[in-house]
Amino acid sequence: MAPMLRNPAAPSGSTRDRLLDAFEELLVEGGERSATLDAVAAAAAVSKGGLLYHFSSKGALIEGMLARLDALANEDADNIRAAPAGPVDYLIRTSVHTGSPLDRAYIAGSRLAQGRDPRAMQVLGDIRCRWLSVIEDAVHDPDTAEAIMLISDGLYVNSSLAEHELAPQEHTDESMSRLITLIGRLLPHT
Amino acid sequence: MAPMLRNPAAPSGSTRDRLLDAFEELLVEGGERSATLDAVAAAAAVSKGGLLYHFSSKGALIEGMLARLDALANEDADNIRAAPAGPVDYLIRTSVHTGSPLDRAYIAGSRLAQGRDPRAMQVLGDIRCRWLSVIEDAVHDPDTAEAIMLISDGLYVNSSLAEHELAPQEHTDESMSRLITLIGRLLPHT
DNA sequence: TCAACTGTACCGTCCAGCCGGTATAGTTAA
DNA sequence: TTAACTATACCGGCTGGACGGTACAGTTGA
Repeated sequence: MAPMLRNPAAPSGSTRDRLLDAFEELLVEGGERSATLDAVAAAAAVSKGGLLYHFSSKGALIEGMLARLDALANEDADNIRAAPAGPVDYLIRTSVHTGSPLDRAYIAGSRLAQGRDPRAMQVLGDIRCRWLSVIEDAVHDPDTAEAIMLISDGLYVNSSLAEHELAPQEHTDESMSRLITLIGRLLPHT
Repeated sequence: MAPMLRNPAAPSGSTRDRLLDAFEELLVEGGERSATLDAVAAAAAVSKGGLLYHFSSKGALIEGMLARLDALANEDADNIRAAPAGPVDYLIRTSVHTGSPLDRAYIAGSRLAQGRDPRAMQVLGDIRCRWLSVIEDAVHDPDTAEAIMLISDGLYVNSSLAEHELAPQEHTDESMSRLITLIGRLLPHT
């Protein structure tokens, strides 16, 4: 069979990025087990040899994915800080699955962490710390900041269930607004 | 080698229960990947053939584990309702990992759910619904109940990180009390 | 020429599930 | 009462498939 022609106008980022995208997608959709090297290569329309050309082992693939997640989370921390409606509003609203690149990367990282990968656990822990400190700066109270982070964490795990129609309520725009109002009561009276 | 003599006074629960315990333990400690049939059998001091005698497939083992989790969660819902310090206090304090049988079973179920097992996701979803409705009965406001459940969910995922010294703060008795006080502010003014 | 692949063929390991045995307690029937 | 049979509870070896990784020769566009 003739090898696929190289598309000069990169179809959707570099092959390397497509491989990382495919890896994340498989992790999100099918869990750790389904994200095999063969599956990743196939999903990225690359041969297995091609995958191993870019990432010499599965460990390297994981590290590449985690590095991209870390970079994305760093950008996001800046977005939270600069959000027009305030950091808390932004954090809560982006805690439900939005389909953003960060979102997908974060879920992918969680799958690895649940699979007890220490590198993934480390990165996820660091990201949470960063978010927490942004919220602490915004609300000026460590306990309140921690409670808000917990709600954010809760939303994350929950929207994973919701996507599969297993949670009773969907998190609509309106219910999110009510939640944010409720969180306002946690703030040391403004 | 002589087969192990049947112990009339069951040594530590039935072999069946020991297998389920071992399965949960492996799931909690090493994630889905490490909970192989061989590993489960070895951890329960049973041969693989012995395991397969009690649970004819890995699927049957999962279902057995999930059934026990469901039963444990049912008991717990009654405990929450009848807690002396109130349902909210009880729910929050038992949301950090306590090492109880329910706790272990719940984490084990989460591992399977993250591995995208639909049966596990279903059971976990049901349990959350049950808890939520208990809290709703206690606080008489769906939004507040949802927020409290989110904090509970957040504590759960977080204490998993904390166990591996990756989260900055440990959830001490004292910090839990402060959190519960904070949650008090969410209640429609008492 | 060279980087970026493709395709094919392996290798060792791991794992789920299968199967033929084995030991023992209990039941049946002559 | 005792031989024959059955059910329960297990043992451990085996098979086939998937997976991670290696090796390498060939192809293609810049």
